[in-house]
Amino acid sequence: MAQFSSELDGVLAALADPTRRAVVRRLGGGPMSVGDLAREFPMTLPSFMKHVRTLEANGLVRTVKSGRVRTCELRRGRLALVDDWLAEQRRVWEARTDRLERLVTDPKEERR
Amino acid sequence: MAQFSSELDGVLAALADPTRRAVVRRLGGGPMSVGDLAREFPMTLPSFMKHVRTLEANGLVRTVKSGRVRTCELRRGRLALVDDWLAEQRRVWEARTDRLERLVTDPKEERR
DNA sequence: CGAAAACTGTGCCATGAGGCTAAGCATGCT
DNA sequence: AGCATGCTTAGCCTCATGGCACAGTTTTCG
Repeated sequence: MAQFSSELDGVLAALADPTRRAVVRRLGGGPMSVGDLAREFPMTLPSFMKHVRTLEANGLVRTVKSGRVRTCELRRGRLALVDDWLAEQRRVWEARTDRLERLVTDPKEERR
Repeated sequence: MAQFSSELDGVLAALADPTRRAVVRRLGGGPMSVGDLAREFPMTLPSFMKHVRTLEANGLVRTVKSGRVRTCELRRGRLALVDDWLAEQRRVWEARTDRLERLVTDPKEERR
């Protein structure tokens, strides 16, 4: 995956895949083994495992192996990164509408 | 871009790139021409244009050409798709904690 | 012990993303 | 008209992604 300029890159890229989003959703209901998860998707286990690894590499999921079973658990906190970015965008946008507001109510306020 | 199983795929993929996120952020402050935007990024115009097209293809930006200048404008509403998905995740997770709650307060409630 | 279960590792392939250069328009300015 | 500006198009390159098959490895169970 090259290397991300920010963690958000990886998190968003990880979520930009329907299989991986489905896994996140499924794990929202509680931990599950790789095998149980995989059974719900139309692809081979090795292919599926790559998705799990991607999610793990980007901190969206934690996995532990006990015996021959690897269990996956959602790391909800990670989604906050996305939330935060969205919130920032909203702030940027609001700062702008504020400027427009001021411009309308008091035209000479404009600068730059 | 193959074809996305859901619009979210495309939107998230589009946002999973620092250049494109920066463009979105920049446009949060108001519309700008492709040229003005491009000047802020260390890449050639054709490369940059691809990013703009990607954003446009996924509905995050609207562009109009007037004369020889193409102006880009943010389509804020599109980010709601991401918001909605996050909200759904939260719902899934909360449904689960509710089940756990009930289990603790009234153990015989458990089913499946 | 021997076989089944549940991953894991390796290697291969096709596609697409993100960059670049080099031309090629269309528009605007003088 | 002639030149500069501002995108566009085309073609090419490299690397990452998402799949696959097939061959291990480690546990677990009878």
